[in-house]
Amino acid sequence: MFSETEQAPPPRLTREWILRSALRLIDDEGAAALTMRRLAAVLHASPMSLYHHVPSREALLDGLSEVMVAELHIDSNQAWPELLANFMRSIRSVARRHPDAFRLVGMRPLTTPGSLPPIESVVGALMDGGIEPRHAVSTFRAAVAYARGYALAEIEGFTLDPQTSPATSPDADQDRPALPHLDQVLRSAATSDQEAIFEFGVAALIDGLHRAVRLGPGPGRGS
Amino acid sequence: MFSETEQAPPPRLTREWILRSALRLIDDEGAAALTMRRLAAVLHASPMSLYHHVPSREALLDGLSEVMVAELHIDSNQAWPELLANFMRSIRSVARRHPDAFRLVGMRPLTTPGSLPPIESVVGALMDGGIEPRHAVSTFRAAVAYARGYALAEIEGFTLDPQTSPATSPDADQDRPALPHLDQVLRSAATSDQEAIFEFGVAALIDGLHRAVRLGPGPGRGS
DNA sequence: TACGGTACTCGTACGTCGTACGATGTCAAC
DNA sequence: GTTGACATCGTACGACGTACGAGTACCGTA
Repeated sequence: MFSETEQAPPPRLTREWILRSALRLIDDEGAAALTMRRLAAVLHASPMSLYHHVPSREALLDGLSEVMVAELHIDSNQAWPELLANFMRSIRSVARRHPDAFRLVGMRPLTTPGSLPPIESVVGALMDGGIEPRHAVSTFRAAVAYARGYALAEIEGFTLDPQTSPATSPDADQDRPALPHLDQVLRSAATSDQEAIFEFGVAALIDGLHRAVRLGPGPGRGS
Repeated sequence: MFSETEQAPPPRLTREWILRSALRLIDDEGAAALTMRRLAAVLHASPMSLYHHVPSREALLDGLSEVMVAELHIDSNQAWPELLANFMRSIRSVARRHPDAFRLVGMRPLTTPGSLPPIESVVGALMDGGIEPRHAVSTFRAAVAYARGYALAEIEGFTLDPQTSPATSPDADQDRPALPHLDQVLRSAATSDQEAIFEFGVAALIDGLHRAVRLGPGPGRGS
């Protein structure tokens, strides 16, 4: 059929395809596995071939954030508070779907133009909902900040994780734990789940934002 | 005095000292400069000498987050809403002081026991303020999530940065910009500063949390 | 049919990274 | 003086990102 060195380039190397494969590679084998060589191997190509579609490894990572942004789900047919809440849930959802990639990429700017349309639609909804432009940026940023921060913390494993926290174990012989509040808090937190804690913050933030844009004087300290 | 290969080990190599130097190195020369070799050079030591105090480069990064946590400033003599607000400001402040390090380290778990006391004191303030234990975790996490997320976004440069945003430039010949809402929003946002936008979110979040812990039924969706 | 150019692929090689391994040096206790 | 623990270091290995230039396939034009 084929000579041993030959292989038709059936899924012809493509920026799009490279990015998708990179994401899959990370999902399957962890962040450390994302190497130009490993990635090339997965694609049955030479490492250097990738460089005709992606200028550098750094650019590849930027591209990764692009495809993750594309996975965000935004339903514009909602009042802005619910839309914003769903937007935050969507961010967390993407993070949980691609934890290692989110970590790699969650802390780098979204500079690619492809990431703007989703933002536009969210900000648009805010303004259509009657929020003034200057409040819209603040509101949007607050939502993204909370969602990103929470997702990152969740991925890493919370410091305050009832299951694994060292706060309950070390040197707390029996009574009089070294960190009494944490001890008590973690005991009670063990019964409530991650979902609920995330939603607690979502609700609180949206509630606060709702009141702020309704009566706030400026993007600064109200009152 | 000294043979040319000799050098007295005056600031004897120490985990503490290594971590401090690593942080300084990153602050001065960027994240890419943090190499076992470069770091060793700064310390006038051999790369391998570091490994007697730090098991690996990964562990060194974990240690870095430890020293950054130590820089958090917490004033316990305040009502919890103001304390929490100041805690968030402190997180952002550390991030701005060590942007590259925060980026490197901001997305990895705080698993070292040294990071617990600060948390204990914040959570303690929440509970002393009358917040129920299960609400305390949620409240704490929400605050950290927002502050971390905001600080990260700020470090990277916001996607929605009035100065540099591509939203106002590309293909928007003159009128009818491709992304009308963003265009409008960025124009007006140019007048408000970063400080104010951060504080807007802080105020909104704290306000929302305040109301949630006051009347919320559980850590979940409160009606 | 021939040809020139463009787009893509690849092999080789360089410098740098993290770090395993074992030798060397230093010093306190006996 | 001898011993042993501990800290330091020199060397070396494999893997990394990627610069460079040589191939190879394909296309429009003559």
